Amino acid sequence: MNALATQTSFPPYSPQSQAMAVAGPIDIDQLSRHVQILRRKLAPGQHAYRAGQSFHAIYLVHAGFLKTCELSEDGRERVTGFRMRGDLVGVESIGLAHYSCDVVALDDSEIWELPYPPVMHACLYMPELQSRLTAALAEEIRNDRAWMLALGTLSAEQRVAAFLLDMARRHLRLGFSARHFLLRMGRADIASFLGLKHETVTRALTRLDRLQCIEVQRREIRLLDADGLQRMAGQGETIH
Amino acid sequence: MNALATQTSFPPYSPQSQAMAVAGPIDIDQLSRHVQILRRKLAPGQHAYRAGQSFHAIYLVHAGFLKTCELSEDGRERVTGFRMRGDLVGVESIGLAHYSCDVVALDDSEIWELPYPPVMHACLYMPELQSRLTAALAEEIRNDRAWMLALGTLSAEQRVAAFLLDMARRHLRLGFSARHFLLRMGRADIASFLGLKHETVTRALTRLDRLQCIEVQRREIRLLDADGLQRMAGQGETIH
DNA sequence: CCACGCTGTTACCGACCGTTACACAGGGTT
DNA sequence: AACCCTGTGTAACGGTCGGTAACAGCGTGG
Repeated sequence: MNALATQTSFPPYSPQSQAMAVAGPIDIDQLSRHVQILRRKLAPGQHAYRAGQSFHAIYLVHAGFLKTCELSEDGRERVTGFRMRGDLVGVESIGLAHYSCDVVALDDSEIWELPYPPVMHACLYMPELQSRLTAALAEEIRNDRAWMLALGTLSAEQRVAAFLLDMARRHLRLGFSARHFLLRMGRADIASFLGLKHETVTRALTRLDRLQCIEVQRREIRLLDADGLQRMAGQGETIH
Repeated sequence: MNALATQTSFPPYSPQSQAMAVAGPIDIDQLSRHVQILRRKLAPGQHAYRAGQSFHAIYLVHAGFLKTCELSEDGRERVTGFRMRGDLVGVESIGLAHYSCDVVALDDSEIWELPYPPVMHACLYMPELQSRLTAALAEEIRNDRAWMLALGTLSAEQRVAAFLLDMARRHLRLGFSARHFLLRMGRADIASFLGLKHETVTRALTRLDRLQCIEVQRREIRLLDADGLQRMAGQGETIH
């Protein structure tokens, strides 16, 4: 367990961002003295957990890329979010006996298993931990609400633009280029997340390409005119 | 402060429900020994708080009916939820210096102000409190996600059906009739919440009326065929 | 009493996006 | 190579929902 990264191994996180990623500041070294942290590796397609499995841990994404899927009894399904390094996964199931959704790796990933309730017990020894966890939960809510606003008020093309900007911001926060990145998910997953059909996503992407806002080649994205995208998505600030 | 209701003054809550209302089990009597709880009354149209005001408290809805609104810089707006007795309000802003959304009373309401961070401090003396708060936050996330699924996969008419069923369930949980109730919000608010236009909501309601599923007269709703609504909304279980 | 405003209802038209279909590219397997 | 399978791109068509407008119901206040 000595290979566990300390807090300083994480790139800096900006607090005003919408994506979750509040878990970064958690002092994993110290936490690992109180709870047994298991490292799990996942291949693309593998589940971190499925809806219905007994809830026993939350997870910190250490590497890779995952999606969370909400399911209904009658077979409807929807991607509710994408998770990358620094994001917490599984918090939505706290208070339940069983996980309430599916989490699937879209790429080779590594997630750190934080057993629950032991993590909550560790709050007694790490006063910071509780407020960090609570703040992470609250940020998750804000994140979901921000997307609800977007999905309810933006057109298909605007949603795709907003989605690309969100991806760009999150890549940037992890120290990668915001101008040029690879989508780790297929059109169908993007469409599901945005409440669209995959053909519509394709159309929007090719149109944004024709408008010289971006350059698309399958999953490779290049942002040519981030400001144009911002205006299109109806958001004020610019990514740097 | 002696008029503060104790835990037993709340109607029973069913844990498997999707609406928030986890706050019920909080022992307000005991909590009021540790933090100063202020009772605020609101008239219809009054704000509990607005986005941008400094964050200093979360609220427990004691009576009435409120809506939470998400705003964007460019003026878009969306109702993200409706709150009634037993619901917690303001938790989405935990960890921020300022509230992130608007909360508006739709009816004469009374909300109990729980100052923050003092409430978190009180967790030291009330070990139950922390897990209850965390569970409430988690349930809020699940609630949002369940609606994301619905809004992304259901047609306009199905969404309206699902909305009515949700209202019915929540009325029932508070001890009111699930078969016959009054909507406290206008068509525009329902539409905003469901990602539709108010005319579309109207059309859906009149169609459900013609199908004999419900009886509508302005804001008065009578459920004639709850099972039919369930099937229409693609949900399994029945409300009793 | 009527004027006025707000909310809700209905109709018509048009646009956006879903539906369907098919072609093509890439990766893996035999 | 040839094959499949999945993911992606493109196009034609149609339905659902949005846009706009006019009207009705209800409460308020002059």
